Amino acid sequence: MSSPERDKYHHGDLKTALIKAAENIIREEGVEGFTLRKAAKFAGVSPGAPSHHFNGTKGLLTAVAVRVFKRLGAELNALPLSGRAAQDLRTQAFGYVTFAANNPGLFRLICRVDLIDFKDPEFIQASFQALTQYAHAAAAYFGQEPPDLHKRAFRPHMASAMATAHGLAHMVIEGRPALLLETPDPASTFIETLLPAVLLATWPD
Amino acid sequence: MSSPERDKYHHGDLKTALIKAAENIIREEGVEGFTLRKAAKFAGVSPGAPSHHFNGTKGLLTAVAVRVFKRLGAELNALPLSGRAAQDLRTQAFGYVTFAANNPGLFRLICRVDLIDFKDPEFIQASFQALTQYAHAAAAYFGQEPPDLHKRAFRPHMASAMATAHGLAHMVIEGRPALLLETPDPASTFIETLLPAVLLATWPD
DNA sequence: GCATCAATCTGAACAATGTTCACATTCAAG
DNA sequence: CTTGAATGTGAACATTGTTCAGATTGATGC
Repeated sequence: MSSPERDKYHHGDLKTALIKAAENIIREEGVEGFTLRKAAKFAGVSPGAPSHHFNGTKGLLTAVAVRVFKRLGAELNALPLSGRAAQDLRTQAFGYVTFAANNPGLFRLICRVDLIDFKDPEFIQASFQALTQYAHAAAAYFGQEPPDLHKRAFRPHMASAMATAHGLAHMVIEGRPALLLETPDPASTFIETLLPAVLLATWPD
Repeated sequence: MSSPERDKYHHGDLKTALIKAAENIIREEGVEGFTLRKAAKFAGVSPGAPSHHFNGTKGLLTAVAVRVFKRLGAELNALPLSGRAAQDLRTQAFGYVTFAANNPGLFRLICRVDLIDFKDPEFIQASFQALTQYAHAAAAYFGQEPPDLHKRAFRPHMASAMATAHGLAHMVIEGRPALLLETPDPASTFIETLLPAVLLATWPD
């Protein structure tokens, strides 16, 4: 909300300040509410300053996306393991969709090919890293070897399992539940009451 | 490609001309390449003209989205029915993902909450209509009543089946296969060789 | 201490975009 | 015809991303 006033001419750590500013803006106003100038003003800096730290808007947003993927990965890693494969896969999927629902703007960002440099090595690394736990859970459920994502294998069951969670996440942030559920808060209603049933139907014990 | 020159002061049918222009631009340059001014120039008209026919950029893009959903629905309706539920559901899902792969720009458009008026009745109607065939195929596969989309029921198996296709479509247009497949044309490779296996694994006979 | 050079930031450009508005042109109904 | 509504023009205006010459500072070598 407040533009922190600066005493020194140099900022000190403008790079991370811009990333955090961008993340806050996207969290509060969505990707479409983000502008580079806004992030600069938020960091208390002139419009031209960011260009010294990022390769344009795309560079900054790519850095934000890396952060988002890392947090997503951390959240999925922190989910409890029951030892039962079906339960664990459902837990991972629930976590994935919940993350999207709780961070709609940021989740939209990491899917926007036009806003992000999808060839950035850090981004690729982070996006893979975020899904390792999910991939392991899916592999366990289908009785397959845990995939080495660096070998770039694409097993049918795995792809399907990823797609279902990814599709549910997109449906939620695209507001599709609002088209089906006539409730005050369609997204959270979907998450709390319907999503568990959907996941149970998809991957029964 | 060419801006059609106009002899008369009035265009005649600027509204549909703008819709078609926008669709062409999005098809060739993606949603991010679209600008309202470009569509106006394409229709051979001044930048202020579109405002007499659409409620801003969002209005025009919503109209385009309606067209896209209608075509998607038509394509899914035209798919052959084998009588075998599993086969038919796979066919529908294949058609859905293929549509996204063949029309990446337009598919991205119909998922962009920020660019489209999701409350527009025509849009809602078209988006439902497009998925009736898919919903019927899914209902048949799971041995359920074909859902009345206007009653806004949300059955777990149905939601899961929609999500899987939707998720696969998003993965394709987000270029995720390119992260996994080191082939010259990852999208079409995925569609042609891997997608059938994924669908078969998801909904076996 | 101090000189020098790279890093960092400013502020003013610039082109492009969506939108609005006064005005021009045309259509269509009485 | 004539009169009002519909449609199109073109010039605004604010905003945006980006660039760039110059200002300021930090760091390194002496």
